[in-house]
Amino acid sequence: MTAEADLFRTLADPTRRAVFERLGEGEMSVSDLHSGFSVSQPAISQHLAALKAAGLVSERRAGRNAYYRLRPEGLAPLAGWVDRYRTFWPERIGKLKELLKDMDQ
Amino acid sequence: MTAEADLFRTLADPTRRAVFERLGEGEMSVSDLHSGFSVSQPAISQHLAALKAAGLVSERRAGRNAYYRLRPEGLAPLAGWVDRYRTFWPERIGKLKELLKDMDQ
DNA sequence: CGAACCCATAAGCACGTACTTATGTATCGC
DNA sequence: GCGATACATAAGTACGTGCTTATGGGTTCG
Repeated sequence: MTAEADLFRTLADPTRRAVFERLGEGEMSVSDLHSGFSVSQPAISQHLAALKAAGLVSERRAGRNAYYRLRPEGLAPLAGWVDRYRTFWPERIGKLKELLKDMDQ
Repeated sequence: MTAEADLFRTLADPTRRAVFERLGEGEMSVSDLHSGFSVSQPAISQHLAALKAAGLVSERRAGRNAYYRLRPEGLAPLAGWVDRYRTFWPERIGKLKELLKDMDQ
């Protein structure tokens, strides 16, 4: 119920959403993640903490490094929310169907 | 590109998202919408203006009334963003497939 | 014509929050 | 062991924004 709320609030910030998107490339340490962003390292850590609290990211410690990994299943409540409105909206369904067909092969 | 950003920012506020969801019941005037919310009428108007600017809602004027209607296609960029991560995420695909099958009949 | 209603805009305020710098805690290399 | 590196937390600040009350423009009805 409040899961969508947390997800919307967490992903609303552009920088934090960019961090999430960047993790789509694969597991990454904080410093790896930090390079390429114009904000400070603590800012990155704070965004990662928020993403983790929202279930969008998982953490793995190894020595002095902390590796973060995408957790796409965390998007499920958000996806469910969007799907409720997708039924209004036939044209886009077709494209999704194509996507699913491709994935079946 | 910035379309998702606007959608995330617009839908991040719980009250505004509740207004959007309530419009799922069908076209409604501002005062109809206002009843049932604990915020003032100007607050509702401000949320509607934001939703309209994001393309999530359309307006129809009739005399002294303003009727607002859901525009689910406005969610397309957000849905597209979510879909990019849905591919990571096989179990949920199955349910979607069922939904599509039901809709084919 | 005037009063009541519908809705939007203006102005001001209060609060959340994303950032910064500063500091703390481990861990690695020499 | 010591300095350097990796990351997290603390504290403080600045800014966006969602709310309020006040007001204005426009429409309907008596």
